[in-house]
Amino acid sequence: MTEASGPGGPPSPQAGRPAPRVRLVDVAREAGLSKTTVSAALNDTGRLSPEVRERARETARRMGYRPNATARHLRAGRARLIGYVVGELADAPWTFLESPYFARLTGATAASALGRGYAMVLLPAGSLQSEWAALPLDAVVVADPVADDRIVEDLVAARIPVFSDRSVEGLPEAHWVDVDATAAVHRTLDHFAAQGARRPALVVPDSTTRFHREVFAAHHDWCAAHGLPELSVRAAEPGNGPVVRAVETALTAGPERPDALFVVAEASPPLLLEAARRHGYDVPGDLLLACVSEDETALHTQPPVTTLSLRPDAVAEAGIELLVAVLEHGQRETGGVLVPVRLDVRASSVRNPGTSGAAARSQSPNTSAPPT
Amino acid sequence: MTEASGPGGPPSPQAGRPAPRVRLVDVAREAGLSKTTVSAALNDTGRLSPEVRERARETARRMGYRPNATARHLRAGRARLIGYVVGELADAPWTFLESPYFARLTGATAASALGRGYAMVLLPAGSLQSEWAALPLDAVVVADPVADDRIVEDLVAARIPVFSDRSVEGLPEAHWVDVDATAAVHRTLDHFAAQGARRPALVVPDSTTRFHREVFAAHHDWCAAHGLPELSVRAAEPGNGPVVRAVETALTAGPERPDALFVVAEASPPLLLEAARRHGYDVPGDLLLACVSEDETALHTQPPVTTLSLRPDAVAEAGIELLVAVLEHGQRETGGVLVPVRLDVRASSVRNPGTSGAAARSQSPNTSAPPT
DNA sequence: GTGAAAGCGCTAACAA
DNA sequence: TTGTTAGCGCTTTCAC
Repeated sequence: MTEASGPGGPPSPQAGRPAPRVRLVDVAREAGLSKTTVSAALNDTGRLSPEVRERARETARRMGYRPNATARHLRAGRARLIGYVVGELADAPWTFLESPYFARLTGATAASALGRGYAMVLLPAGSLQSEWAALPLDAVVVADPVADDRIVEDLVAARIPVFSDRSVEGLPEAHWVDVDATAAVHRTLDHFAAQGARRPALVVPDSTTRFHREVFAAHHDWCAAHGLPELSVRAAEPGNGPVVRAVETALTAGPERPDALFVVAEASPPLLLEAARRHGYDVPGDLLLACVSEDETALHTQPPVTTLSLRPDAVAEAGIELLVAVLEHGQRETGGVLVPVRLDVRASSVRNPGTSGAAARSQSPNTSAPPT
Repeated sequence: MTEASGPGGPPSPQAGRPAPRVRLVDVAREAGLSKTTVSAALNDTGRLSPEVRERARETARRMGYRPNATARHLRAGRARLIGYVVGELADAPWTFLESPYFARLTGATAASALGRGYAMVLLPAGSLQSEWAALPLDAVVVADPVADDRIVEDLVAARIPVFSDRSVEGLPEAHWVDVDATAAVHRTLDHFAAQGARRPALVVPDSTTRFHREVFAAHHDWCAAHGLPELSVRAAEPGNGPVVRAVETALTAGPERPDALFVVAEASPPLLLEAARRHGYDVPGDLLLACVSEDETALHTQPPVTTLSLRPDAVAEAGIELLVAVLEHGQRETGGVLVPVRLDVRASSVRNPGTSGAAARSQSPNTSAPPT
């Protein structure tokens, strides 16, 4: 129990019924002041004598006064509430949280928002007008919209500012933050090549997300530029089942076996390792393995798995910063923000087992091993 | 683009600046009616002639009118907004989303709430007064509070209704929904015993969550009642690293090796399997394995891992139902709700490999294999 | 069947 | 330095 419920608390503390909430006017009357004065005292505005200010505050505290946020918001013209929705996975509207990437992006967005004074409400993937129409949203963050996403269209039509990835570039009241997918692919494939891989394969879900389309294109370009065969398999959907099946196809389908595998999908790293072994591969002996993942299980396998982090925390941070700039300072001219990825090289993609430590990490400048 | 931005839309559609929002009074003026009438028409209340009702609606639609939710909420006296916070893992306030259990609980709570017209805002684990004080919360859901949780105390002091687990029983304005932890432990250990296990070991995090304490106590009781040794190891924290280490301790520490292992912590099933193998166990030959998990990777390992589901969806559903009953119908007398668990028996805990299918599943009445 | 007016709780002009 | 008053946008008696 805290002070608020102590003696001198709200009227009739032990009354059984709802007990009406203390309003500003109640505090004012009790303190023998006006609403204005009490309001100014609590908000630290206006010119008040120290004694009066203190008296007002003390009375408010004693009475357990808590300002009515809704009334403040009505007055202020905005509710400091933002929506968060993902475009992908609309057929199972809440599964996105089970993906380590979206889990982190979601948490980091909520955290950044709260840090700037905005609350974040969770909306189902692919959500409909009817699900958010009644909410006083100041803006909506749309993570990974699919091509021609209805959510984005509806938000624009409702004139609610949208914060999303680069696919919304050019739309009115839409702003973007994106990850550098091309750099992600190139860096990983360069790393494979540096380790001597000649037949790197790619597994990517068959989605219309900007990220996945860019990955696919970047892979194509890289293979062409390096004169290497373009080995890729598209998983029917994200999710462990389909991705593992796609991996198995990639590992067994061709006439020659691949010597490196880059999985650009949220699949459990231990599961990928197990799948490779099931098909007779030694990692990293026969197959270099890397995957795009925020899943910390990658650290706990034998060998640990190389991952490419999409930096959800940085993306969220940049997105909320942009949001606040737009909402509060009316910023309009923004080219958007591009966040760099991070390759964490681990033993699963390093040929020479003897140098898996410091030597392997020097592979990339912004590579680092998380401090477990 | 939808109709709202078509011809006849809001005033000056292509004006570069903010463009003030259409209010009820604007619609009323445009339609030559009063605010009252338009409001009644849009909310389907009052006695209006069909023509007038239609005219009001049509005008509103044409002008792209969207009611101001904040004003409605102020009028209504509540914001239809609930908070969601977890008590555990307060030292890393957002990691809870990375646990499949909390990810599902969170999503399911948001979904149920939205279905009943409430938006859910995400709060950091162990959050402070200052983080939610400015939000117009009608209630807060506190998942798995730790013993004497500050959040619960603060909410009670602020007189915000709390919905949590059974540990809040008896507090004013607090209501509970819980999972039957004792049944969970007993059912799993009974299953092990039926498979011939004589030395089942338990791994559980060292937390003060009601669930974990109840699990520990239930294990103690069960072992005593069955005259079997009480083998248990407490992981320093939840999370894959500490739990895997605790598992390794459980598998190697004693003079005799355990013949079954029940992991009551969110660890990745493939990782558990790998750990067991690393220490020379064949699963299920030498060791029956089961874990409390909502992680679908359990289905994709060889052998698939037996899991005990804490039914986060059912818990969320029951919790929101209770919340709505309390908030909207003033329900006060409630004993709380106890949700049953579900044991999904799979090959990892079945001795006879030949009967891993139907025979194994008949082990428990409400067991079922998810329809992947 | 329709409209005028009060008021939800707060903040900020403007007066005193 | 402090108080009076208007008004944010909406719903809802209560007259007409």
